[in-house]
Amino acid sequence: MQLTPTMQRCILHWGEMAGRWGISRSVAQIHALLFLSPAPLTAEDIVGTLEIARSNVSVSLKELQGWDLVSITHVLGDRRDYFQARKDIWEVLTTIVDGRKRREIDPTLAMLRECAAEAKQDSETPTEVKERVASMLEFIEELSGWYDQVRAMPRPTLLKLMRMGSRVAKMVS
Amino acid sequence: MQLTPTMQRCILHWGEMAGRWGISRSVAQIHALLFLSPAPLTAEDIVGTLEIARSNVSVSLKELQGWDLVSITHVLGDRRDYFQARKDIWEVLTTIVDGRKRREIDPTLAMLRECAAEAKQDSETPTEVKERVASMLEFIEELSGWYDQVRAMPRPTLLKLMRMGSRVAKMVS
DNA sequence: CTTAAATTTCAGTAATTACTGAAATAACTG
DNA sequence: CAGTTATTTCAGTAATTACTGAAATTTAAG
Repeated sequence: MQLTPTMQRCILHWGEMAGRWGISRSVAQIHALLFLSPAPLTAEDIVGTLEIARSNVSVSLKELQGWDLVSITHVLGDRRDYFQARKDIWEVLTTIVDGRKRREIDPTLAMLRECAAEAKQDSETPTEVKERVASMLEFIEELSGWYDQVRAMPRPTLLKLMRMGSRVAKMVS
Repeated sequence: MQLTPTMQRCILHWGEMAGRWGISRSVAQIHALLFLSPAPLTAEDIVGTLEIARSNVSVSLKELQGWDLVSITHVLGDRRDYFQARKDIWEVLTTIVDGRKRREIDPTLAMLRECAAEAKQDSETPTEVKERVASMLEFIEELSGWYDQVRAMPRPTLLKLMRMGSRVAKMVS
């Protein structure tokens, strides 16, 4: 897997963005490489292309599989694992958002629910603070519920709605 | 500013989430504290409450101001700066998303545009890769444009639309 | 079952990022 | 303007996170 300058640029940029979103550079680079690659790659291919340690590739691939962004395939007569990334960009996005919702939003919601419950028999926390916790909880719950509904729509519907842009507002005005 | 257990829990949780989104713990904790706090706080108040170095508070506050999430106020007869966070949760969210779009999405779009242009007089990059770059560019541009339109809607409209959930789909079906 | 290839684990280390504290600067007061 | 308080800067260090390489494990072929 020889990288052309264009591919290299995409992969490096992806790696740089990773840090800003709390993702390790290797994971992001491997994901970018597999996303661009026309064919599935072996772990060794990745080592050769990105020049990172074999063990790092192994761990990063496991993480990408944990995110459900990468899967394993096999080639007849070859016992090595071949890795491929989801290619449908829309799916890539929803998969990532679903994952972050589950790993970060849901636990935060749980925490806020507990805090809100706790706040009821808690006389020391100022009323204003309690209200803010409550409104935060309500807000995230509402957004979360909205996301679940949108997520369940058939994609063509969603696409049409998206392409309407702000014209959907005519419905409610 | 004495923290009650409930407040402490919120602040600590916020700090823990921060790392996963590429934000430093101190910045997140300070933001959480100011968000919860009924009244504006001085830098020293924050030092006392969160037990972090004065200099760290200073730098973190600058960052939060850079994100437009925190602003300075003053108290008559007191020359210290008092800091307050945006309290409207909806605004907090849009401010953060706007910021991340500007800092991360826009540069990525620029990179993709350049790659797509570059790809035209580039014979070595495989056609499939070029297509993937192009489709990615198109996808992010579309999403980005959609966000701008939604962002420009009046908030009551947006709220109504949101509360309709998947019922908006009736428009296009 | 033995051997070899592929993969994973994990302790140690490197790289990065976050934080501190001392010193400098800025902003005000009398 | 000298003195005081508030704030910022930044070099050094601590803490965290990412990565490597050697060893162990798994998997399959002969």
